Amino acid sequence: MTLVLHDTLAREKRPFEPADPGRVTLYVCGPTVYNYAHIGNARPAVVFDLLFRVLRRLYGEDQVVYARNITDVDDKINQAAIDQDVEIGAITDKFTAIYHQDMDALGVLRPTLEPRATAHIGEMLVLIGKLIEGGSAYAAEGHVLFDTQSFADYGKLSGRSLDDMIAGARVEVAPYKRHPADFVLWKPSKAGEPVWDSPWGAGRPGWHIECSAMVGKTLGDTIDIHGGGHDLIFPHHENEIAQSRCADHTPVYARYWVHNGFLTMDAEKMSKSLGNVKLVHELIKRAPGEALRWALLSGHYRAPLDWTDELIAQSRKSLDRLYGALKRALDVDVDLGGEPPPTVLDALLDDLNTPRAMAELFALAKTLETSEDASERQAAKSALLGAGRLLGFLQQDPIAWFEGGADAGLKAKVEALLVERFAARQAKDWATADRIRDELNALNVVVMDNAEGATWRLKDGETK
RNA sequence: GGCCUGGUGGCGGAGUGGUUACGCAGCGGACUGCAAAUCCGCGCACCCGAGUUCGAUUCUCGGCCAGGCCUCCA
Repeated sequence: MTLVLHDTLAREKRPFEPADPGRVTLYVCGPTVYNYAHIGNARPAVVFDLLFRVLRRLYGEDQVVYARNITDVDDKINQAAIDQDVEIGAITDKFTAIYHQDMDALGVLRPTLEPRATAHIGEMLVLIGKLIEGGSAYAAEGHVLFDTQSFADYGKLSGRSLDDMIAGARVEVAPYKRHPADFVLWKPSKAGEPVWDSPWGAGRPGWHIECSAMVGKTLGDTIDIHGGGHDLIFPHHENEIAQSRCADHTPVYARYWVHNGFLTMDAEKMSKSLGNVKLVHELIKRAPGEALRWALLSGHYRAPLDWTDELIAQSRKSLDRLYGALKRALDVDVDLGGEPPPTVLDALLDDLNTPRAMAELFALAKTLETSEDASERQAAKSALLGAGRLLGFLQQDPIAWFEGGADAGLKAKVEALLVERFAARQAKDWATADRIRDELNALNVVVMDNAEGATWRLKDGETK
């Protein structure tokens, strides 16, 4: 029962052992709240939500501290505030709330802690002070920069050397930098931007320092797991390591580094210039959040994932299969505290192998559909629900899943037609029965007859 | 140019040194008034080349291709 995680720094899977099993610490880089989250932003939220759930299962709900920050000050937020002529707080409060709603729809649990950058400016200044004192940072022209040459391990995480970075530099290097790779800890604010006082002049923090400050404040100098998107490995996480280790004089900043792979849109990178960004906010209007969650977890978290309409459709059908089995087993009594079966747990403990875990879900559904042994069916249903709870699936009523987004008016209409149709079927009036089925079809409803009448489901499509 | 991923059947996607998951789609059958759902069965793959091996999709090397990072980005 050991969790194995792929550690970016070690470049291999390693058995996970928390420094303190009584307090397992997980930090994940959260959203910059200046706009709606797109589906690519949702991938890490969902992936690390699953890791959070697995850790809680292993170490206890109160033993896992998960911090996911809110970046509520940065260039894009500042620009949005200037454009709309409001304080940055107006922007960040709005999009933080929207982010929460969207993630809720995807079954993402709220993290234990959600620190905000603007609430930790003091901690950042302390950190910067320590770095200057220790000779790891220097002030120049109103900026404070991290001195990358002072840190021997710089580049270890991303696998690059300082020499590589000079060779690969594609941007003009600011003249006050001692080394092209040196990065900003503090910089002067431009006109209209928020300003904080500091010993090095009024200004605002650089990007990377906020995470170091919040990690230190909320979780400690050394944490168990640090997660985020693959693209954050460099420079963001590389810089975090450098800052935190130098400031705190610790040999280890995060004991395990976990990064999720990128999501592409129809095989292309999602980007605003290509116009192919899919917002979670929009997607949840067209498909159940649970299906989107399934889609995000249908591939291994480290592999690239290509987001397509076909993927959403298939995800939905996969859930239809599982909910279908549960629907036909409504008469099977189970206690709701069912445990996830070892097969599912084993799959997840192997570096969060969700495809394998999902395959086990289908195996349980198969047993539930085919077994004639009551206790076996009971065990299968209990295991299916237990596994679903761990993974964040299958927690709604199966009937509700299939009737999905039907409103009360439609439901009443459908039920009335079904009563009428059942009467016709009993009278062997097939013409009437078929005509009513056609009517239902026109309402986007699929009928499933049985001896006592019929159940129904909404066709897949624009309706939820 | 440097660094890092990945190339598996019609599609999605695991895994394995030899009998090759799982889901969707397809085909045949059962059930059904007809369907839908379900059940039974079937077919279909491991980028290319060399090497290691009794044997490689799985290991090694080379190549080709795709994607990502090196600048804000999950």
